[in-house]
This record gives sequence, structure tokens and C-alpha cells, in this order.
Amino acid sequence: MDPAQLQAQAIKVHRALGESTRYRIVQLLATEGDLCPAELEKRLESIPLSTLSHHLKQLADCQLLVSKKQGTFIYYGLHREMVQKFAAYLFDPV
Amino acid sequence: MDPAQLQAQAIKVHRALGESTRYRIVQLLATEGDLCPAELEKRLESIPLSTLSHHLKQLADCQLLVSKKQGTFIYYGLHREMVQKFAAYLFDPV
DNA sequence: TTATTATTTCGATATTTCCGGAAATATCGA
DNA sequence: TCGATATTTCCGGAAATATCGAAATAATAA
Repeated sequence: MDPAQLQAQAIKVHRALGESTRYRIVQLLATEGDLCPAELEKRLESIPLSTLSHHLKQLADCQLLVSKKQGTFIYYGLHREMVQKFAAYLFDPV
Repeated sequence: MDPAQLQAQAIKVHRALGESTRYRIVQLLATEGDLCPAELEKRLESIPLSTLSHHLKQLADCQLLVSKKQGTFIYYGLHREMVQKFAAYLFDPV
């Protein structure tokens, strides 16, 4: 991949992880596995689904997350290689 | 360190790296070693020192950078452990 | 088809971040 | 002390981002 593209993506990933709700979402998916928006909504205190959806979109756009459709449900999960590259420490318990 | 503190810092670090000028500064320091603001100014095209100073402050606040005073000059350098933890790929040429 | 559930998009507002000129601070040498 | 250089802080405007209710879209079942 073109190094300029690569750098642009790295920056997007960092920006995505630089916000507490999104960081939390990634943590949740790391510990609990794939979850759909409705399930994530239950674990994050009082966040509207519309807001949550924006965050998920941003995390998916930079490829930190992948989504799998199952009927009406959309399961979001980590793109492990990506998280490994930019937030490996999330997988290692301190 | 308190895990909540740790997480807060991780978020700050990601936010700091999620902006192109700051990302560039970290890259420059990784390849060229410590530099002072005036030197950094020369390598970044037409950036006012006041703006540069804002970015350096943010990078230092989250501990990605450390500064060493030498007379009137202030040399900024990477906090290697931090960069290793959050942006290790900067050290590995693709 | 209609109703229901799951999720996203739209649109508006609030908040944060970025930027850069001007002024302030700090250090050193003459 | 005075002047020159290096860097930071202050302040305000502009741009980007976050938030959330309401409407829209999608899939499924009755």
C-alpha cells in the first residue's frame, strides 16, 4: 500500500481511538467478542443508538472493526490485525 | 498505575497521534533524533512557531515526548517506551 | 400487507480543537 | 543593563467533531 495512504489510515485509527466512548467500545469487543449495537447500548450507560452508530461507523471506516450481517442484526467485531498494530496493549492484561 | 488513569492517558496519546502535523513531528523525531522548535519549524513547511508550540505541548503532556533544556534551546525527543507502546510501527520500516 | 424490531441517516445544536498574530517570558552575550 | 534570540502563552475566530431526537431504511414474522 502507498505509504501516504498508510499514514493517512494510521492517523484515522489514532483519532478513532482518541475518544473515550469509542475506546470503550473497542475494549468491550476485545473482552466480550462480537456485539451488535443493541447489545453495546446496554453496556454503555445511556447512549442513544444514533450516537453509538456514528461511533461504530467511524471505527469501521478506519478498519478497526468489521461488521457481519445476520438478519436484522449487525454484529461488530475487532479487526484483530489492526487492533494488534495500534492498540496491542488491549490484549495484554497488565 | 490506576487503570482508569492508564486508560485516560492511552486516549490522550491516541488523540495526540491522530493529527497530521503531530504525527509528522513524531516521525521526524524518530528518524532525526532530538530537535528544538526552531529546527522543527524548518522541516515542516510554513508552520508558525505558536502553532508548533501548541502541538509540542500536547505531545509532551501525554508523555510521548520529553524535553531537555539547553540554555535558551529546548530539545524535544521521543519517550521511546511510549512510542513503542502506541506507535511501534514507526520504528519498523515497512 | 401490516406490524415490529434493529439499525442508520438526517438535521440542528453544542462543544472541542485547531490555528496564528501579538504579547509575554527566559536565557545569554555585549 | 540592553539587545537579540528561542520559546511559550494569550486571545479570538474558524473549522471540525460530538451529540441526540426524529425520520428513514431494512429485515422478519404474523
